[in-house]
Amino acid sequence: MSRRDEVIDAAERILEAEGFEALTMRRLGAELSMRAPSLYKHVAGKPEVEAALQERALRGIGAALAAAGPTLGDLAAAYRAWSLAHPRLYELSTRRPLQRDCLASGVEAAAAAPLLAAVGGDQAAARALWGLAHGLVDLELAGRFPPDADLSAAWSAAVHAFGGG
Amino acid sequence: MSRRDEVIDAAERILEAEGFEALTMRRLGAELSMRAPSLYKHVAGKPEVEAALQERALRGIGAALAAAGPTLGDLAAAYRAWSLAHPRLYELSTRRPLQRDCLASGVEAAAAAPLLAAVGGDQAAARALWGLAHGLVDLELAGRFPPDADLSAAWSAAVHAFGGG
DNA sequence: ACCTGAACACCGTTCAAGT
DNA sequence: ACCTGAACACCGTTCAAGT
Repeated sequence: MSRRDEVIDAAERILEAEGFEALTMRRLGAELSMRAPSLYKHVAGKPEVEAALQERALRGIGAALAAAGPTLGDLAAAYRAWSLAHPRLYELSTRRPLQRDCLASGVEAAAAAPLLAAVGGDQAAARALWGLAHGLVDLELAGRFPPDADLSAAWSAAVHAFGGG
Repeated sequence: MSRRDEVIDAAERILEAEGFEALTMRRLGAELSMRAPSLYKHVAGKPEVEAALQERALRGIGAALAAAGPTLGDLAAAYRAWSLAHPRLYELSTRRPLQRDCLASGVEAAAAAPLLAAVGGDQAAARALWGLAHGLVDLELAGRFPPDADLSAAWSAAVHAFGGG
């Protein structure tokens, strides 16, 4: 494993274990037993670290969707489960623009493919479905639903609206 | 207008005009011709400023939805239009937990009421609808859709799925 | 009551210097 | 090739001091 990969691994650990605010270059250096300036021999800067984490999130959620069952309900459950299992990584990957030039080709399309297939290849419907899944996850992660909200019921209503069981 | 309200006004101006990263206590003080430490005589700290901006966003989007036509398509268009007109305020208000104890009572419910009415009072359906609108807006604001994506088509598909015209 | 300068413990990043 | 300490221009916040 390259030293760069170790940096990204450490960043992911810190992000999920301690939150976004804890992911500083000094903290990241300490995790690898070096000083912050040394990190710049392995990555260009913090934006590159974040872009690499975005790519990991895209691969992770893509793999989770590809492994899910074929129904809309299965896909929705897989999307929600992955996001709740990697909440900070999910937020990091969706709340800023994709650095598409830093992204291995095909990763973005691969992540979207299972949703697209589930709606028969209709791009507009796939984007609506993505918006729905993302919106419900994002509001849940942000703590924007009332504490007593029945989110399972909301997901059921969502899947039902899109013609799922 | 109280000095506190002037602080929140200035914060909103800076946020929308220069972005989230520009909203610092030093920049905010300069906008009001004072030093950053003086702000602490009017607000408890930056979190209070952000909570006040969250409340403004909630009132703004609630008013926009209340003024919109009755159909799902009208509501969706109003939601998207308000968000795109106040993108940083929208993001600030949805990406962190609501400080409900800092919020005037009824504001959260008032913002949700038009969506709830549009689905006949069904809470689960209203939350699914909110998730859908939020997800599409959030991904658009974050620059996560491909540059050539037809978002009008996605919104149409979304409204159609929920039984709207 | 309101504002100030100085200070504290942080940031990301650069750079000359060491091995 | 890899790491370091010192430094720069920033943060949010506290506090004693001024009017």
